[in-house]
Amino acid sequence: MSNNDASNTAKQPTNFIHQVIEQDLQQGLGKVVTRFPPEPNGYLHIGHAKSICVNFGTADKYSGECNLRFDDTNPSKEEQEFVDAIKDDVQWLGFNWAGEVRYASDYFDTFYAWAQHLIREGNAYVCDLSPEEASEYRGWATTPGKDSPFRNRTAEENLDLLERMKVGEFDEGSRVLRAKIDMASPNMNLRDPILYRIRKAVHHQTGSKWNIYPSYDFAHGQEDAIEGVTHSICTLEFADHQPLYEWFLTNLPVPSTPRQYEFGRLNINYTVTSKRKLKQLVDENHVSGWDDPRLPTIQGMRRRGYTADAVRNFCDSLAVSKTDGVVDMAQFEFFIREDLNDNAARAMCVLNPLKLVITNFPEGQVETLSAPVHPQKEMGTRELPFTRELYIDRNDYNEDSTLSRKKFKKLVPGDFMRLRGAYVIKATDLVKDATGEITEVHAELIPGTVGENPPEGMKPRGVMHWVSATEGKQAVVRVYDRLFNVESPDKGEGSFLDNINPESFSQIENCWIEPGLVDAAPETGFQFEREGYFVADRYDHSAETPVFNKTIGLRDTWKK
RNA sequence: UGGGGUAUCGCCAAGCGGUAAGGCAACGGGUUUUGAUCUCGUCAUGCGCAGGUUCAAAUCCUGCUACCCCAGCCA
Repeated sequence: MSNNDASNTAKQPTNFIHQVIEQDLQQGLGKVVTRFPPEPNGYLHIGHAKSICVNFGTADKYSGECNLRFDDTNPSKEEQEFVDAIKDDVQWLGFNWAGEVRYASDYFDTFYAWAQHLIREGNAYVCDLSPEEASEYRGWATTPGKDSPFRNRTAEENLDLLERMKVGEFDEGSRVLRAKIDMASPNMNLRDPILYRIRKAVHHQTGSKWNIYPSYDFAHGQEDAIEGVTHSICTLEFADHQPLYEWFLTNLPVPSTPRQYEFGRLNINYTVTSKRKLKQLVDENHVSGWDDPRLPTIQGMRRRGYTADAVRNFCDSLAVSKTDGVVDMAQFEFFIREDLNDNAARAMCVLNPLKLVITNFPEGQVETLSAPVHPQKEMGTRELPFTRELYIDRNDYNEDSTLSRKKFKKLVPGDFMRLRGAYVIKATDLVKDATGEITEVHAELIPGTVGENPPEGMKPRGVMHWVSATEGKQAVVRVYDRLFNVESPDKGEGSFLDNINPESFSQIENCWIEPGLVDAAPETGFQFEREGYFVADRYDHSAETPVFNKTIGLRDTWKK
């Protein structure tokens, strides 16, 4: 039942939904029941993660239950693949749904009986208007609609027609079942909304049993009622469906009366969170798939190395309100770094290798140094082989020795530098090839400086990471950056695709990693010191060909 | 336009008639064998605008303005 420790429910901000719940509880409500109701027509993204946290988190906070229910009322868009992925995502985030997974399709028989009930009560009718005609009859904002000519069929005729729709006698689009409400309502949702439409598609749960499928409106509230959901939390765009939601609850013999509450969708800048756009990015191969690390899908974030804790902490930091705002990506990144900084093992990886020869260290000798796995937490130590030939990052060396010690805390000729977890060295020489490119840097180590400060006058300019050229291993590193280079890819003229960052992905083949890293289990996150956080790829990483994905860089306050 | 919703620091946001919480970002200082972490400090005489009620208004009233959503046999 308890999905996460109470520790994080404590820091969850209170919100208007919780206020309502506390009131309900005081007035005698027994148990809070919520639900997360995805449609299995795509992969879940960060926006769904927030909804998951709100629904499961709210149930947890009040010791209630949260169902996972697939809103599978439209077989032409839905697939089993998505059902499976969504279950995986919810579990990965660390939540457990109450009982079995539910499906709207579990209740199709009941819905059908309820449709017959509405017909008998004179509250529903079969309408033969074409989609185009129906649209005309619906009217517009300022103009009331007109009653359908089929509005006054007898109950018998309606019952017969509905049954024949069900068994497949009519073509798709030829008839629908509509509620008889008010064609002049200022709320368009009340202008005789559609209850059932003909769809001759195979359904992933019910196969070919049905030729008609209920609309969202005719299903959602009833599903909630059947499951005993007390607080049906959804996003703002459903606010004007609420009167309809309640109309069904009062006109149908439902076993309970849930209430709907709406909150604002989560938007984050520099990304898109719309299933349609995500699908387009995938279908048109702008990304490698639904789990591309640049996508805000849960599968993508997972592959990128974002942790479930980080995603959850971020979602919990967000308020549940009715404002439609855009959250700064920086706020999300804060929680990613926070979690990784606390928990990721430290390691060294040279992304852009430059050979460093320690001229006063014997060839062929290997000195095994020991370094802490984490600088602050007790996470043990790891072994680092130190040899005569090492690799350092090309960016950590500059042959201009006049660079100020304050501004350039890296290696320059004649000056001192600390090798992380090893010796202080002094650059003595460099070797260039015919084109003038530096191929080697020579240096000598200061004896006795492992874990000790160097003698007076040898203070290092800074600290740099390194890997043994002979004992280290080669690795592939995939570097990801934001997929869009503008804050709001959606805004402005032209397609959001025009705002794709062409440099959002690059792969570096010849990186050098400390040898222990080849044993990393896929999906293990590390901090490559001074570079950022990286994760062993969920699918492609192996001891033979280590593959790491850049999750996010270190915070960098270094001003030029 | 008819209906629905929302406006408080660059971003998110608390506030529920008693004199503007917090987080992110930013900017300064300290510690540091990661330019990381950690730590200390600064950051709204102001709450979309204009009136009004009140001893007292971000909170109540009136009138504006801006933005978002609906007008699918999608959810």
